[in-house]
Amino acid sequence: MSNEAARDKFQNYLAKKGLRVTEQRLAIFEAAFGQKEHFTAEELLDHARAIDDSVSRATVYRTLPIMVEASLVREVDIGKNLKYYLPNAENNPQVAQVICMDCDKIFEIAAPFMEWYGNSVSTKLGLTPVTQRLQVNAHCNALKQTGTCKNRS
Amino acid sequence: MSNEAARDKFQNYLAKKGLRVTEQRLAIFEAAFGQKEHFTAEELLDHARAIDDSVSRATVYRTLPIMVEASLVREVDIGKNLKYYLPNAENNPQVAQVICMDCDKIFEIAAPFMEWYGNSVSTKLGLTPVTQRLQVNAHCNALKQTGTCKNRS
DNA sequence: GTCGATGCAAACTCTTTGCATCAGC
DNA sequence: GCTGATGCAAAGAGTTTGCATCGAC
Repeated sequence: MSNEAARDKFQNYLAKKGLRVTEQRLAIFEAAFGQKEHFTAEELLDHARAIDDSVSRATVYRTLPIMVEASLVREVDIGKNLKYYLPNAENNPQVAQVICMDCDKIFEIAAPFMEWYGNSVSTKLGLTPVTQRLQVNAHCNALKQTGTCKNRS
Repeated sequence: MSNEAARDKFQNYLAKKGLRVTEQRLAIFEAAFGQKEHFTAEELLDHARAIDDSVSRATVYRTLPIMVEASLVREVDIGKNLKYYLPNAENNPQVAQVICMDCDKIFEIAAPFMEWYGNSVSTKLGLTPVTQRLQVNAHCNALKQTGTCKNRS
């Protein structure tokens, strides 16, 4: 999905929900889709302010859930009392996060069996899965062997 | 593992690490192993104070990581800016958490394929998995159909 | 007696909220 | 112009920390 298509989707979503298309929301959207890596709410605020310096922290926090709800941004909780976000290019929820504990880089890799697992849960517990999350915390082999982690920032 | 064996393990772990066996740490341990369900730090504080009312919140927060490190307690992050803990009976990390979004009950169910998945990660990314976490957020079928969720507290 | 452990309260981090003002529609 | 959206600052939740005192070894 191109950024233009995503912007359309965002505006349509807002319209459909009776929400207003404001300068700030657009700036936050642009800031989010300018990111290539995972970002935090605070980083998003910085980038959004670079576009429109009237954007406040409160509005970032109020807009993020809307973008998540519209499937434009994916929320990635890695268990650090801090949420990460990722502009949602494809629309594939069957992804695992692999976190390098040495450099804190977050990799996203396919985990297609999660869908099958969800079905198994339904059968066993009488619950219908809504979202699934697989997270792997890992150490870097290269760091252990050569003393450097190529992902270290 | 019986509670007695777990207590021994805790005391041995403390000794091995050069940490002291204090009244407060024992009270916190007992409180944790008196729980059958997942508990929060705050709930643990309440229960520990019922055993020894000199236990402070700070000591609970300082003791929890020790018990986690000793594999006596498992930390369960369900993405709510709030950590849950569970006395660790077996020693099986290949467990998924299924959370009922209607009643907030946390089910723990086996997910043996996670080990295989970890190996696959190693091969693909050059990382060695340390911990894995699979979480499924789900709705209750019974609630939708009959209006009641048998787990609702 | 030494030095780690403790309680207390304050600090900290991330996020949410009340309220007066502002601006889409 | 109505009503939702905003910025600000303060509050909130959960957790961590500095420091003087206490107590396990």
